Amino acid sequence: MLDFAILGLLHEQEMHGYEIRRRLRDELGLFANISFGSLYPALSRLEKAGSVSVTEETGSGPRPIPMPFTGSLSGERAGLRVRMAASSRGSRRARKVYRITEAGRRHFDQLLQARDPNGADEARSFSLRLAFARHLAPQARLALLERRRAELAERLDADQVRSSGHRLDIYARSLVEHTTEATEHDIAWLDRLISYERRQLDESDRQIPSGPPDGGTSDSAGDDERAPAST
Amino acid sequence: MLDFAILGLLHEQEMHGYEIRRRLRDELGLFANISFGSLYPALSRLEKAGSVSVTEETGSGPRPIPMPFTGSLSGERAGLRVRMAASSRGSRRARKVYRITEAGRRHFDQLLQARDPNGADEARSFSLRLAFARHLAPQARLALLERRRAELAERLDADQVRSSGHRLDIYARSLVEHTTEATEHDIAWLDRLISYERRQLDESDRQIPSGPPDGGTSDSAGDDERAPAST
DNA sequence: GTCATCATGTAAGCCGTTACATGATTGC
DNA sequence: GCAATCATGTAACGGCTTACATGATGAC
Repeated sequence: MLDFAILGLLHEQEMHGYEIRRRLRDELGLFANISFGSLYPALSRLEKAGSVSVTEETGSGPRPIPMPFTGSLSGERAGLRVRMAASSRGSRRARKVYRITEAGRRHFDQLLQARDPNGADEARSFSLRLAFARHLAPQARLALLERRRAELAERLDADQVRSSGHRLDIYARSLVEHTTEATEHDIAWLDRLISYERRQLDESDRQIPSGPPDGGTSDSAGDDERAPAST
Repeated sequence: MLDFAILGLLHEQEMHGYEIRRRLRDELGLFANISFGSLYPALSRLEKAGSVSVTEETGSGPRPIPMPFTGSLSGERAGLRVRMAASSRGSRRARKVYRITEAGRRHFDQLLQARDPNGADEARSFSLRLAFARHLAPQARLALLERRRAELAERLDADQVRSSGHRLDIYARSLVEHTTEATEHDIAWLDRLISYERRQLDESDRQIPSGPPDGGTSDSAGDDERAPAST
C-alpha cells in the first residue's frame, strides 16, 4: 500500500524521501502522517526490488530549493520557489533522490489493477487507487468504481441486518444509523463517478470508430493519454 | 482496542469466544470479521491480566440453542429460533465461558475514558467508545463527543489547505472533495449528539439530585463521577 | 544558544491478518 | 461420506507505529 503510494508519486516526478512524505501529507491526504520508520524501509524495499533507482545528491547541481516557508497557512505555495545561491556550500546531509524505473512502472500498473489481497483497509486502498485512477484505462477505472460500489452495497446489507432485531441504546443506534448514512452517501458519490465514466466511454466510442470489441484491461505500459491538467 | 470491545460485551453478559466474535460482527459492526487468531490470544491476555475469569463449560446446563439456519439470504432471521432436544448429549467441544471481573470493569472504565495513546485508528476507536458510551458519566460522554469534534474540525482545516494550491486531476479532486463532505457530515452528526447531551445535562440539573429515570440497562458499573479534564 | 526544519536511518513493538491444526455435531 | 457450523487454539507474517541515533542549517 505504501509502496504503491510512493510509486504513484514518483510516477510523476523524482523525489527524495523527505519530500515524498510531505507530498503524501499535503497533497494526497492519505497516509496523513506516515512515519519515517515506515517510509525509509519502504524505499529500501523498492530499491532492492528494482522498482526505483537512487542517486545520491552530492550538493552540486540545482538543489531543489529550501523554501522560505512563512509559516502562515496561506503563504505556503508550491510555485513560490526561490533559487538560492547554489554555490554556497554543498554540505547538507546528502539526499537520496529516487526515480521510478521501467520495472517500477510495471509494478505500479499491477498494483493499480489488482484488488488488494490481504487484510488491507478497503477504504484506504480504494482511495489510493482512485487518487491515481488517471493512469488506468477507462474500462479498468470503471471496473474499480463498480467493485467499490459492490463492496459498499454489501456492507449496507449487513448494516440493515444489524439495525433490525437488536435493540441498542441511543448511542449505539445513532452510530449504526450514521454509519449507514455515510455508506449511502459514499454510494451516491460513486454512482456519480460511474455515470461520468460511462458518459466518457460513450463519447470516445462515438468519436473513435475503431473501438476494441471488449475490454481487456490494457495491461502493459500504456502511458498514452495523460492529462497534464494545464492551467 | 479489541480488548476494550471484548470487555464491553462481557460487561453485559458472560460469553464464550465464538459468540463474542458473532456479536462483534452482528451487533456492533466494528471489527466486522475479527479473526480467531486475534480473538483468542486477546482473551488469554485479558485472563492473564485478571480482567476476565474463565469457566470451562462441561456440557451440562442450558445450552444456547443451535439454530436451524436455512442458508438462504432471506430466510435467515434472528427471531426464528427453534429449541431442539437439549437432552441429546452434552459432548460438544468444551466451551470456555468468560466473565468480566471487578478489575476488568475498572480496566474497561479506564479504557473508555482515556484517549487512545498510539497510532490507533481514531475513527474506529471513537466509534467503539461511542458504542459503549452509555457506561460513561454524562460529562465524560460530552467530553468524548467534543474531543472527536475537535479532531474532525482539525482535519477539515487540513483538507482546505489541501484543496487549495494544488491542481489535481478530476479523480483526486473528487476524492478530496468527497472526503471533506464526509467530514462535514460527521461533524454535523456530532453536533446533534452534543446538543442532545447538553439538553440532558440541563434537564437533570433542573430536576432532582436523586436518580434520573433510568430505564432498560441496569448496570452496576458507574459509581464514579470522575471530573473529565476537558480540553 | 536553543529551537524548528531538513534529512536519513535502525530497533522494538503493537495490533491485526492468514494459514495451519484439531475435533465434535448436524444436515443432505 | 461430505460439507458447514461450532469451538479453540498456534505460528508466521504484514504494515504500521514510536523511540532512538545522527547531524547540518537557519531563525530568533
